[in-house]
Amino acid sequence: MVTLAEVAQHAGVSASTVSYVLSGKRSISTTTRQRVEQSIRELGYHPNAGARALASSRSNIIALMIPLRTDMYVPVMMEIAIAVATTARTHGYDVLLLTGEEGPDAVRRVTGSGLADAMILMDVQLDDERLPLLRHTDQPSVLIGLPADTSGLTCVDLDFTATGALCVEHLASLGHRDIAVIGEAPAVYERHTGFAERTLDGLRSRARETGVRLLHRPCEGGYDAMAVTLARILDERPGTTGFVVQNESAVEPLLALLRQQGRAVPEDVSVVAICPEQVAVQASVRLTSVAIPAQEMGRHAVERLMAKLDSRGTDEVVLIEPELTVRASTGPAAH
Amino acid sequence: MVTLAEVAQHAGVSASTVSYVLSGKRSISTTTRQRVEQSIRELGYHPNAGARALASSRSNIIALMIPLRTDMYVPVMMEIAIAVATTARTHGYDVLLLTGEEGPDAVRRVTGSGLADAMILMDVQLDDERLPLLRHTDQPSVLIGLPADTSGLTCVDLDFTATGALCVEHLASLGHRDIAVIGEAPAVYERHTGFAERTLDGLRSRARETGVRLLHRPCEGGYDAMAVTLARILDERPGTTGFVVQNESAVEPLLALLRQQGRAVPEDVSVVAICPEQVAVQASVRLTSVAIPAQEMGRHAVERLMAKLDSRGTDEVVLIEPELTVRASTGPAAH
DNA sequence: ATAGGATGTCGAAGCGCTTCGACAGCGAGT
DNA sequence: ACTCGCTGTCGAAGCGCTTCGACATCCTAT
Repeated sequence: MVTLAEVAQHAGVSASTVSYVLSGKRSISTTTRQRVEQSIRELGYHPNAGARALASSRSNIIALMIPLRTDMYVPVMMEIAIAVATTARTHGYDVLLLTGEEGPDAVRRVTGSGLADAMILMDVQLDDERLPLLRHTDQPSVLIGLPADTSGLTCVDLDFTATGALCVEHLASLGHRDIAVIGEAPAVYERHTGFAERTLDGLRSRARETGVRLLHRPCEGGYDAMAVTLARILDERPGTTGFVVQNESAVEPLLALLRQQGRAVPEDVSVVAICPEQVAVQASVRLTSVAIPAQEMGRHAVERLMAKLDSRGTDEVVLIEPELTVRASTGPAAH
Repeated sequence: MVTLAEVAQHAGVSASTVSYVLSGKRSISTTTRQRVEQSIRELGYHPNAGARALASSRSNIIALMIPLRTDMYVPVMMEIAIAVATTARTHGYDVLLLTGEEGPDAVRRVTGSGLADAMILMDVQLDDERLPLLRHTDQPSVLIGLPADTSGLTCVDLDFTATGALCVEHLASLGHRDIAVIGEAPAVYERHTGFAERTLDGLRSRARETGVRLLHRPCEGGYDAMAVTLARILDERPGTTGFVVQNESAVEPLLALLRQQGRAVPEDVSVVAICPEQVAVQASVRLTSVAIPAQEMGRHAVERLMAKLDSRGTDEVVLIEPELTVRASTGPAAH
């Protein structure tokens, strides 16, 4: 294993000079720099991460806490994780993957051990037990998702309230008066996941404003659960002509069931999905949808974090504006 | 930040004693140990990761390289990643998330800097450019997936050859004589991803043995691509009664299309899927399938790695035996 | 009674790096 | 000619931990 000292000797300079070449924290003459860089290349030198962390008390690692659960949005989580990892790399950081399993202890461990310089939390509950810790530590953090109380925290998320409003807006403007919302699994609502509730708020308030009737039903993924849910909805509100779906694994089952019942999309009923772009495009009907901008969220979170690490940038909530793309699943309401 | 020295002082012992309490590498009297542990708890001490890594030249971190691409098996990747992370934690290790983006350089960087003690590589190509590096370094590694030449490497994977054979076997035993294979996207075959080709080998050789005709067609995910592919298949081989699907995002489109054409499953045609359990269960028809045991693969990989880190355990290939679960999508061939 | 082996604890030497203060050398301003 | 202030380089201290050899105690076997 090549060390700094060996590089220094090879280049005929002192260790500190090599260090300054590497960090750029002091000016170095061009000739010296080139000589050192040459030696680094020839010897295949890589700075030792542990030594570096010890001496500088910065690990150049950020921790990413992902949910252990896989009952929702798996591809979204994955996409965010990948975006975080690649964006972090462009800033010279690596990413440590933590699962939610350890809960608040993970936060303590990482903060206490100096393993990571900062952290990104995904799948934040409205009243998340990790939040008090984050507020107390001086370690920078960014949440992907919005808790109930965001004071003293930096958060990045899609504006789900606006998303909900946008969906109702679209259907209402097409003349739909009875709209059913097919939501995430009941468990998601039970543990008060922010985005689900905020979407609901947006849906409801815009429904009120536009005088549209709304029926919200949580739904486990899959064909069978969807069949039961749909039957109930049509039983309670036979005149339903618009659907908003916020549950990836209910999308295709819903379309299949509608087809099977002879309800044509978009002639008889309209469907708006809140889902990743790919799902909307690959579905059996190209879906009018509001995309969940996973990459953008991951990227944003890292950028915020870097700003905090450089002590520019303050606590604030970044809400990404939703965009509704009209495709082939929505049309004027039949009357 | 609390240090070892502070704990030592608080407990009235030397720093080395505290260290030995922590590591258990030398015997410590019960009274001393308890006193030290008490101090650790009271002060909320967490060993500094960097210092530890520097002094011991072990970081207690394993690197996990995941594919950057998200054109296949996203949930599987995610599940593996989570299984790796949680299993690693039970061994006192954390997981560093690397994307394939950096390619072989990532291997060099991690090895050279001592950032991680070992690594797990996913999405291994048959002739992966990272392999020579792995063979040369003394850093332990485990591959999830099988390259062409496994000498000097430890690999964990589902036995895809046996998987392919099993699928044909099942359909053949039900009397199907014409089987179509709907595969991954063409790009997956073009970059010679091992599992896809090995599945094909298994399918073909068993087809030969059982005298069954096989037609293999790669397929992009989604409804439209599937429609085109299916039309071609039925054009070339109108008598096809059995399908093997190895492409998550083609499963539901296939079922929808078959339904639409009036081909009942399983009465008219049978479908076997190679996919995660969840997909098979949640599909519109409960699918006979060979499960991709993501968790098991992740767990296995970590266990192997730990064995190598303790210098028990040798290079070897662990192939997980496939299991076919019969559900509602396969039945006797119509004649 | 005494050597000899356990057993438990300590001091000190690093691990490879960053960073601070010191300082040599040089051109510019008086 | 002399001082002043740069610029570029160096030496040394120290980050918080592990680990090795040394050593003091105590118990057991002779």
